[in-house]
Amino acid sequence: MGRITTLRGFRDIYGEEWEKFWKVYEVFREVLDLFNFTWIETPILERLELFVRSVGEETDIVQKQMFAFKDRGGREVVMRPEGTAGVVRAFIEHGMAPPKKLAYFGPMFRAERPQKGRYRQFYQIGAEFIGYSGYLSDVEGIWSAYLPLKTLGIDVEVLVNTLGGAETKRRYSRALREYLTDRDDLCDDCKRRRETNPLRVLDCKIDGPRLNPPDILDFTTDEERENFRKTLEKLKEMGVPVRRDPNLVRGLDYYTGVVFEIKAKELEAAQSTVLAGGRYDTLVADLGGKPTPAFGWAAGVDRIVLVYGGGIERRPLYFVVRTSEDLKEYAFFVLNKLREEGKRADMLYEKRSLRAQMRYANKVGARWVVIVGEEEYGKGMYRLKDMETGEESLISL
RNA sequence: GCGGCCGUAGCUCAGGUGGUUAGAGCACCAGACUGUGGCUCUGGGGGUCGCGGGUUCAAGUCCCGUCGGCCGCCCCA
Repeated sequence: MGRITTLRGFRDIYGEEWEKFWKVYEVFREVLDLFNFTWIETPILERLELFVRSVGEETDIVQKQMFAFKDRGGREVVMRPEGTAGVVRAFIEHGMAPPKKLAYFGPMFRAERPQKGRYRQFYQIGAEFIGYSGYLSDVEGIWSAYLPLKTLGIDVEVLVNTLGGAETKRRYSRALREYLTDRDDLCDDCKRRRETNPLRVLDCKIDGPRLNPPDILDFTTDEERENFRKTLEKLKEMGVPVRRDPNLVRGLDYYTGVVFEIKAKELEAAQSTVLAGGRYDTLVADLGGKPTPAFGWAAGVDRIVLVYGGGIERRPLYFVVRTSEDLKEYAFFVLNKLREEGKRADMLYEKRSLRAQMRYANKVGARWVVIVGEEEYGKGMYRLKDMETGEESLISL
């Protein structure tokens, strides 16, 4: 009988790695608090319809990457592949009043072929600015994404582009399709994308770099172009390592206006994007709410943890050892006394020699060892040993 | 979903052309050192060789399938 293991692309995260997940979460939580965010937890299971309408029916996510199935009532349900749709759904469902800043943290699911830094269950921290418009909102959105990464000490590059407003995006898509129709030197994938989603041809690995397509900036309105210019300028002024990438397009249908992507320089190109987002001015209305402009981003925590070089700080450990089994109860009493004082403390319950207990204390990194023996017990005291200097002193309870 | 590389102890890996009870280092446990950790020495526990078939007198080694990992695509955080 074989052992039971995790499913492909799913994994256990434990020990120091999981501690880092929490550390990353903590930094994002603290920084987003400065932007006056509130937090929201939405369900992992949602109706299929939600993602068909938001992410886009033609996107690969909906076509083949969702964990979708029928529940016992025959409803089409899906393990959420991303966070924005659920948050916007909640915003509408509860009649929340814009402007509203909502942040979330949790697992997302996509049935992709796994690789390092890319799993079928992965974790995202996301932020949605619902009911915000104007270029300063774009700047705030990108700044709020960059700042936590900077705080974590991660070396990044911020790539931005604009897709123009909904109308511009449509006109540009049409122009791009016409431009591409004349060419028969495209790869097979791009020949398909040319029809279904021409914008995606731009970030094709093969064709993207060698094509010389019309620039979106020639299709935007004067106002859109000016807002984009001011956004870039302001971000530079604020010290964000920002660069325009005219080939940057987002995969999800709901994006309009400014889009951006943050790459960690330390990671291989294929998995270097640690955070991405942009403006989605039509999504709220598409999901049945009142027309409301919005901006959002999501950070890939698994990948951020991969490049997070910082440590995890914990309070010093007190380890209680006893010289004989008869003193186990007393040791247990001292142990909990220490905990009541707010100290991180632990002990072993198995019968072990004092030497073995000491060895264990050393192994788990105890800063202090609390020794209780007949002598200490008689006086109602314990012996405190400094594991760095080896010095000992008697302490009364 | 497509292509490639890989899968031996908890971890990192040895195990020429198939040949007796599968090894090392680290880690773990114990003792030397019965009221004191790190260093050293000695001993010990731990492996259905990912799983399932096949070829063979004989398979960790060869073949097929399958599961899983990694890398490149697709796509994406």
